[in-house]
Amino acid sequence: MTSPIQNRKYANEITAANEGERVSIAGWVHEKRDLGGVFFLVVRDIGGFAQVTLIRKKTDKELFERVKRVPRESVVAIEGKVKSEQKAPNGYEIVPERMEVLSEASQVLPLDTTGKVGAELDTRLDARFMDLRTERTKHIFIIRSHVLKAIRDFLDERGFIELNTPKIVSAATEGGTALFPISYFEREAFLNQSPQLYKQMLMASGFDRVYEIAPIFRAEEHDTTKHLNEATSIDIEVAFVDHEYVMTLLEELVAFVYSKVADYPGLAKLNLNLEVPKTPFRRITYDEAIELLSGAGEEIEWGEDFSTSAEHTLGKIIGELYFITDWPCAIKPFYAQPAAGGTCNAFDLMHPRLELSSGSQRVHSYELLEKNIELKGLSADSFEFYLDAFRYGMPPHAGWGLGAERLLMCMLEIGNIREVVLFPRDRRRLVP
RNA sequence: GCCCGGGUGGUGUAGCGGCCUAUCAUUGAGCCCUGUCGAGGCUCGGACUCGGGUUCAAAUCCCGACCUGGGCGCCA
Repeated sequence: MTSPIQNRKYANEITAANEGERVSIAGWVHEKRDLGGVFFLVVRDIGGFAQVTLIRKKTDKELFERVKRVPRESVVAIEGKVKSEQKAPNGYEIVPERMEVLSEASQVLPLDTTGKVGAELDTRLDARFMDLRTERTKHIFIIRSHVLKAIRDFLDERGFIELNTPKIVSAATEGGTALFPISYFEREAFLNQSPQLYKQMLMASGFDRVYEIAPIFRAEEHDTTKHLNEATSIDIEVAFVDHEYVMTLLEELVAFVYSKVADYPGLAKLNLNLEVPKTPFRRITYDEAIELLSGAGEEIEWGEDFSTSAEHTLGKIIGELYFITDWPCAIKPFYAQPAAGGTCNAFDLMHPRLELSSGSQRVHSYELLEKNIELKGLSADSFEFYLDAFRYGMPPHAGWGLGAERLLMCMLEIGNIREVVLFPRDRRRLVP
């Protein structure tokens, strides 16, 4: 006797056209409905749901009782015949001959997987393995996979190569954010906040077009719906181009990702209307943004960064994806290329809700870079490993970093960034 | 770090000084029912975060701790 798992089919691989065929399915007991003379068991797998129907009079007594007793969310394998049936959810049902209980689930369950009763995010994250069995959550992560694939397809097609830079780094940072210290043998090291310095060094190596999709770590003690202490960054760097070039690349990439997600059938489970943004995105300068804000009664002094409320106000005024360009040097990192009037060739890609990406044309002159580092109050000495790459032939270059989770949460209209990470790391949560 | 909320069965909630032996839904155990698809009906089980205090009386008011939601700051 062979195990039913061997010839396993997914729920969505079976149709009414398979009438009469003997098939095996395996998955989780999603629901049971006992109508007395007829009993329905809904089995869930990654493909969908399969209804198993047992008619009391026509079913082996022992099998009928076992199916009736199997606890919800247990893992079962069922072998049976496909029956075309109008009254069944997918137009077919399975009349079982055998059932193996591969793993019996304890009761009661920590969450409802059918969507009848909601659960708070904290409860869901505590039992994330089970939360991921729900349709909505499952599809968020399938979409996440599609988004990352779309990004790789887009960049690969344009001659980019994917590289990996270290996540364990020495003290030197770009400044700004706090780092997580770790113990590295007899020395102190840190988890990297961004691949910025390394991807720039690769420009000196002649790779020309690189990207990296990888975790970044920020030790900020913020506790909001849009921050994580471990996030995924999508970073690119391109040689022999300026900021305008990478802005165009960014808006086309984002529009491409939206279009791929819009095509995904499982999007229906998230109950939203996804509009693919039109390119090019609107561009406003930092100065124009200040004017718009002033018109809305929000005064920002030149040289200040935008507050959360200012971001929201701008988002409301503009109402779509947009770029803010020509930022003051003072509020951008040392590697942003200076331009006229105290501004630099840096940009932010904004969603009406929040910032998705920032990038710039980079400083490629060793002398200027060294000066900029000192101007920011950082020590050039600790950047020696980075600065060295600028001394022996560094082409002009530009790039950006895009937050994968932020893109997802905005695109899918999800309120809390934790929802789009499997096992989020935030100020309080280190488990699971 | 600051400012507001909230912690009631497994889950989601109602109650906000005495009518609480705590509501409802769902889940769990069991029973009835031959077409369910959030099935239906009946029976049963299951909870006031913890520690102080106020009061004749506390789930309810006060204080503290812990946990938690949101806004802001920081940051991306």
